[in-house]
Amino acid sequence: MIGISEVERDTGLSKDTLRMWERRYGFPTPTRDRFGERLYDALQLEKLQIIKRLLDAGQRPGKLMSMTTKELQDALRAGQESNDPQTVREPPFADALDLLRAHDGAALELHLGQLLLRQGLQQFVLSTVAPLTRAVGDAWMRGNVAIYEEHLYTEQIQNVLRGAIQNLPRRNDSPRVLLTTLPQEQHGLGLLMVETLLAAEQVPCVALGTRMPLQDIAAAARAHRADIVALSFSAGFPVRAAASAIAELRGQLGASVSIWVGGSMVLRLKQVPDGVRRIAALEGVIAALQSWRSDHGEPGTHMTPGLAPG
Amino acid sequence: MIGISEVERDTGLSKDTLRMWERRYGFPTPTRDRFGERLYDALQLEKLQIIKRLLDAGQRPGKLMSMTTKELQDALRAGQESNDPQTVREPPFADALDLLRAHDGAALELHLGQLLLRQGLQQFVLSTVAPLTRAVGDAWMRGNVAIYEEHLYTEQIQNVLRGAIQNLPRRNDSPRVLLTTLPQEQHGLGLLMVETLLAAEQVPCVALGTRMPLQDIAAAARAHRADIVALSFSAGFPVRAAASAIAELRGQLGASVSIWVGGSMVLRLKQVPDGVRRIAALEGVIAALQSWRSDHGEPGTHMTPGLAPG
DNA sequence: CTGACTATTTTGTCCTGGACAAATTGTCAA
DNA sequence: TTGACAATTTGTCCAGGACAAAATAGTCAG
Repeated sequence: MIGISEVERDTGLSKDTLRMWERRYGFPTPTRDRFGERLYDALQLEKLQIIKRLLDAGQRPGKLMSMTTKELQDALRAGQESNDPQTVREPPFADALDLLRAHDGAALELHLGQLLLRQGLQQFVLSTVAPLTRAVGDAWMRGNVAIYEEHLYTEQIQNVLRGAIQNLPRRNDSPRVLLTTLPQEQHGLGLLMVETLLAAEQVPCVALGTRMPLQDIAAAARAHRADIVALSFSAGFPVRAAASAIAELRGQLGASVSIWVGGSMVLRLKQVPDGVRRIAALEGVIAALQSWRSDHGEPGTHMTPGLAPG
Repeated sequence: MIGISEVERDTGLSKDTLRMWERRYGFPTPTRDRFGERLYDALQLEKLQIIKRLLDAGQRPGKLMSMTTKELQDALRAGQESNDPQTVREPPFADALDLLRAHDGAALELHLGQLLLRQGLQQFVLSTVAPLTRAVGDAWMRGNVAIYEEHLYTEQIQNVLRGAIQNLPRRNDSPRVLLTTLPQEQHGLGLLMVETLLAAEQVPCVALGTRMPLQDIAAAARAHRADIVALSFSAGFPVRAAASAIAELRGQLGASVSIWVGGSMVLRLKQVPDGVRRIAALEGVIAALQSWRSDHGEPGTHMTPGLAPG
């Protein structure tokens, strides 16, 4: 049995929202401990996680709240099929997923390394890491991959990408790109993928990791004289908070600084202020870079495919 | 003027806590908008941020709440003087700190890389990374280093260490060490340092990153047939929660699995169950490994100093 | 004096139930 | 179809009470 705090942590739904749903829709229906505090069982937690996932996909609470867990799962599956490219069920994706489920970290690392060498850095990020990360996330949602397997995957990808970045030369010195996320966002793999893509273009990134307060993002942008501030938002990020933070940041930064926002959440962002560029997919990073360069009178640097390390 | 949500985001203090402080201590004193909702000004936000830092350093709200901003700043400065070892004020530490404050990421990376080559991997971790990390943390506490500078440091260290780990051979296959932290702990640099030290001994680690639920740690240990489960706890970790989690985990794992607990918190841990080893300092990792090996009839592998990558 | 146990204070989280802002959807006329 | 306006849905905020959990002070035996 699980307290409301843990449910908040594990679902991303605020305590206020959980209590409101209970009051308004009659779901969830936690029991109470001897002090009158809510206790959720594992089944309800799971159902809430599915609901959260569907909410992030754009569904509305009113519809979802009356559905059974089974119906919700079907809805989720239906939604995933469409954006789940066939490719991830074929080798080499299937191989990577199998290695992950077999807990063979060494083999997975080798496999990823081979793919990287074969595809080149940018292709590796675009056609392997990105879809594989999505596939792992989906598999986790469906219960096909355990949390610790997902974390292991994240660690291994980090090792591979950071190793690759380190072995790349840094020749250009513009644009200066600052990479980070807001305090509510703790997923950093997206940032790392962007950093990798940019590093392959010899763009010098200042990676600040995740969870950076707004004031500090602005301060860092000034300190590093950044040309571009790139923010990443995963699917579950509250849109409203994102929009207000972006607007606030836009106001604090000089007009010469561009803001890029990326990640699954941006699909739900209706509109963004001037001087903010929405990047809906990873491929868009390269396009955004090209357009920045042409806007700033830089010779259209030839877009070389990423070099493998070594 | 700032709403309560933004204050929560920028300070890490929950809305409940902010309202409670106002009710109980008469601080903060937000004005209200036309709907009766709280509006905080920039000065109060700043004061709250200082208070949060002092809280994290172990101070208590009752004392802090009546102090002026100036007094709080002095308290912040005074707090750390004592445990700041002389060494970190000398080169090459001072150099690294200066580079960090000068926002010269490329030079910092170069500097760290040179130290690594000069010292060898294990020495680099023990006599450079560990004290430097502490120094950066202390400097942040005192306000000498900004959050974004600290994060930049963390990222760079990760790049260096992960790059080094990747370039090491993995020959042995025992002991199998599983590395992670509990869900409340999000600092992963300690884990990475341990992983580096062990990798230099050719010990195959399964790094699961941070924030792993207890059940999943146990499941992962079974799935990977781990010999050792190593947990890291930073200074602020609540001792009680740690003790009960450790005891619980000890019960769930078979007696053949050792548990190692490390990080600044363990100094405050009175006692640990049988089969749990406290590791007070990073050096202790190597000692613990040696004693595990002799306990398990392995030939006392010669402790080679870590190899630099390449 | 030390360590362990207990009482007391401090502090944060949880509760209820009301209000209303913000977002979304529906309606209707141009 | 588009745009303005109304109705509905949905989440956040508020007040103020209660009490669990953590930290500290106090007590006592060795």
